[in-house]
Amino acid sequence: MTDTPNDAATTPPADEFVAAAEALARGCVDVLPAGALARRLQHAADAGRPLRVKLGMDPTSPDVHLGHAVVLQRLRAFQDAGHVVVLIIGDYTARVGDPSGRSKSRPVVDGDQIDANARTYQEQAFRILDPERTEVRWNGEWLAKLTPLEMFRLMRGATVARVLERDDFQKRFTSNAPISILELLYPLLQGYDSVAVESDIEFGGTDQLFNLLMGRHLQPQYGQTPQLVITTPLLRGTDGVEKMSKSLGNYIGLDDDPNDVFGKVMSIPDELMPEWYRYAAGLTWDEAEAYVLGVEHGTVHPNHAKRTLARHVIERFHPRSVAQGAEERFDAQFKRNEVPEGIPELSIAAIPRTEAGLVFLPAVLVAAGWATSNGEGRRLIQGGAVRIDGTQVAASVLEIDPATLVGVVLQAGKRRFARIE
RNA sequence: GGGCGUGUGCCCGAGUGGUUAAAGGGGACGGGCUGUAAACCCGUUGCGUAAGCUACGAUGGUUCGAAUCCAUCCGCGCCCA
Repeated sequence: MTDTPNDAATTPPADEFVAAAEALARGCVDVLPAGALARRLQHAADAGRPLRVKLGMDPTSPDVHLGHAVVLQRLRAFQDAGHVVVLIIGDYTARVGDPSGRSKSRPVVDGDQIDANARTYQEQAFRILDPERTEVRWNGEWLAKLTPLEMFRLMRGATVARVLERDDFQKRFTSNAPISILELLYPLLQGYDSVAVESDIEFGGTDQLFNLLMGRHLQPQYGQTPQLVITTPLLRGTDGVEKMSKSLGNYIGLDDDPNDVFGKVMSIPDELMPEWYRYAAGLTWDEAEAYVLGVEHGTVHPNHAKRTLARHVIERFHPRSVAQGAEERFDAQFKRNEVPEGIPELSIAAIPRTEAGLVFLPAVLVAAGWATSNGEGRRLIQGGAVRIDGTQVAASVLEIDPATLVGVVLQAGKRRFARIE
């Protein structure tokens, strides 16, 4: 993989471009090849054209979350510096399934779902990106038209050994897990996207490194200057272990209710705070470091730091007053055990009565959507989770006079409330 | 194409004819403690308010009785070609 003269170190780039490159790549993990970003910035400036910065997102789930926000934020910085983001909605690659970081094949998502997701993705991405400086492309635009002959050309561009080198495949291969030939093809298709949009730089999470390099590998075969590759860290989810993802349920969506966001942030493990301060809080690097060091040196109480973090996360997408409101509600509900405002109404009219005219309480819990079966509802009661107007329901109480339930606040656990009508 | 192996509850995994609704672990949920953190302790984790029903890839069979035995099929893997 050779660099074209465009990236060659003929003369060192001017200091201002070195500084700009450093600022733009702040917090990123890989910037490849080393030193090329400053030169690329300078060439773009000299040529008077913006760089085309590519990001591909496969719309396999309907929500954009804080994990995506990490890379989107970096792209926004490029936009603010005058460059163009090419956002690729992988409607076609989603049909293949990215094997990155996967120990199993991805479940196949059907076409309608992909299209629906693709739309919400775009919308949500624009909560961070500047639409004026974004070119949105769906990769079906070129992948759907790829003739067999063109596919052959593409497939000749990489070897099996090379593709099998990558970690995910390696692991699966050695543990005798299946790898489909289609999955093997995924990196090539993503690489071809770079050819199709003539990208100067491609961004992705660290798990994308291989795919990103494939674009760099393929572009020269199509007579293009190879793109630079920049990776951002993978944000871990609320469980503090796995990378944030919809399918693991450990994510905070950009569209989540601010009150939920506050609670979710409060529930993350302390060890996650430095990471989230740096990458999820929307703060500058120095601001984030100040908090991280404060906690480390014991000058900031972890609880205070986490509350502040929660407010910052909300303030990225909502006014400050909303963040403050979320914090107040949080305290009311979880510190003072007050009943939150705006709890749903629950009608028990449709629940069958016993001969004695009583209602079966587990069935009420099912009606509220808190249990999927009467058995599960009963277990909640027996586990002491259910309260009526704040008073714990005894494990033995399964039937109750509906008249005593009217207007009452029913609660299961700490966060599920309903007012019975 | 041939040989061998494998398929268990949300996940991993034990279980080779009867007290197995299925050990153990993880996860999840709930209770306690707390900073809704971690750690720790406790409980629950198929459906049915009960009789009972359904469940160990699928179908059929053997048996008083099957997750466990047999046959066929399907999925997955390994080896040979």
